[in-house]
Amino acid sequence: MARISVAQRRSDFINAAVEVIAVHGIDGATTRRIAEQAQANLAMLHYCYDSKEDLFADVYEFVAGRYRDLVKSSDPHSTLVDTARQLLRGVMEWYLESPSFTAAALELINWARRQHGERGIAVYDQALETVRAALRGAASEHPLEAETIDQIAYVIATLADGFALNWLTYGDRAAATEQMETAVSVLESWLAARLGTTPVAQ
Amino acid sequence: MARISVAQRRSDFINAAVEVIAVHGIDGATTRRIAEQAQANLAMLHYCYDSKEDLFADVYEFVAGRYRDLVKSSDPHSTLVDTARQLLRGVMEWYLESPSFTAAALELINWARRQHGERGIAVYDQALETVRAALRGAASEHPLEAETIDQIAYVIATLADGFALNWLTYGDRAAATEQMETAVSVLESWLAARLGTTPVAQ
DNA sequence: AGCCAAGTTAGTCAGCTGTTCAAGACATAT
DNA sequence: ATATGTCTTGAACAGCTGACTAACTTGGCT
Repeated sequence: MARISVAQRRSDFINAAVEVIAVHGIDGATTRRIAEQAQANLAMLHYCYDSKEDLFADVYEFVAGRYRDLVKSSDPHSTLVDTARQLLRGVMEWYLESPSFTAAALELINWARRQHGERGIAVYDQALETVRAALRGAASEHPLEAETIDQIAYVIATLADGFALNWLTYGDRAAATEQMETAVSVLESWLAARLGTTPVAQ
Repeated sequence: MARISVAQRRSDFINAAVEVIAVHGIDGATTRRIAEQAQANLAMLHYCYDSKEDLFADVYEFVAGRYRDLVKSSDPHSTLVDTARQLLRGVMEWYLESPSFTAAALELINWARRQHGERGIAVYDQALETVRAALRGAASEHPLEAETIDQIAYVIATLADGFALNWLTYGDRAAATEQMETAVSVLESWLAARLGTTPVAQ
């Protein structure tokens, strides 16, 4: 019987919760299912967390942090267009890599809308704001209007969300990979038209 | 006490179910809540439907039918680009008009993915196929490759889905109205690039 | 009047929920 | 060896909510 530290167990529970939420939804994410997924005893969950709500608070933070890391890891690129493309591609590649995370994030957003709670909206909002910040950084030499930044962030989010929905619904990795390229080309065409620069020949 | 025909009651229950699903999610759509929303007695629901599942079957059909009507009502337009634009705009305008329907549809798709049931995926799939059919019709004089049709349908769906997610999350009608225009312009830019500069084969 | 569709009341009963507790097992320090 | 603090567990608790139903009353048509 391997003894595991509380810290490690907490982390296990968070990952297990993401997995369970992805499969059973927020309402279906019961303490029993999460414990089973984490290969831990049910009582263990309440040994590590005072309540289910405490665990979920950590789950929200985990998801939000993942988005932050994602945007940060797409280093500053030379041009605004490069940055935008890299942001969109980065998110979609991460979605492709981790369907469970994607599903859980979608589930959280949907749940947030229903509950009118600020928490889940915060996940969506923080992610969007981080994207805006990255775009502002890339355009710092030729500052753009706030409205333009908002629009670009919105288009990136829209294409990423739409991609996620389709990929999760069909679960077809090959199709999703092609759709990723389509989404990128959509962003590029629009940016070229919107910003008035000639597009790079494909 | 006004007596209402079973047929009318069934219709009431379907509409009530859509409303309840939008607010409480699929799991939260209990018979009690649906009956209350329909201003009917709980036992009445089981008088009109043998089971909750039977009611939900009608709800799926209702949602799928709504999408069919939506695509059909966007009359055939002269050009492919016109048709595509009209399809996207039609869906988004309907989303804007009926948030409950939008939320319920999203909820259904999410639920379908979790349950691996064919039913909910069918909603998404049927909608996409109807879009493809409309596009094929518009391009009948200069037939396009199936792959191109698929791509256009995918982009329309992606933009519509992303729009829906954002609009429901923030609930900001003014912002959503502007984002609708942005989405249309994104589609237009991409179509121009995709159809204008691309030969028959890529 | 007779008849049936529409509507109601007041449940049944099963299943699952978050949470707790007392007790045991392990590793380390004294 | 004994004590200590950390992990681990099976079994329960108490309560709620779910879908569904039997038996009854009411309304309206012929």
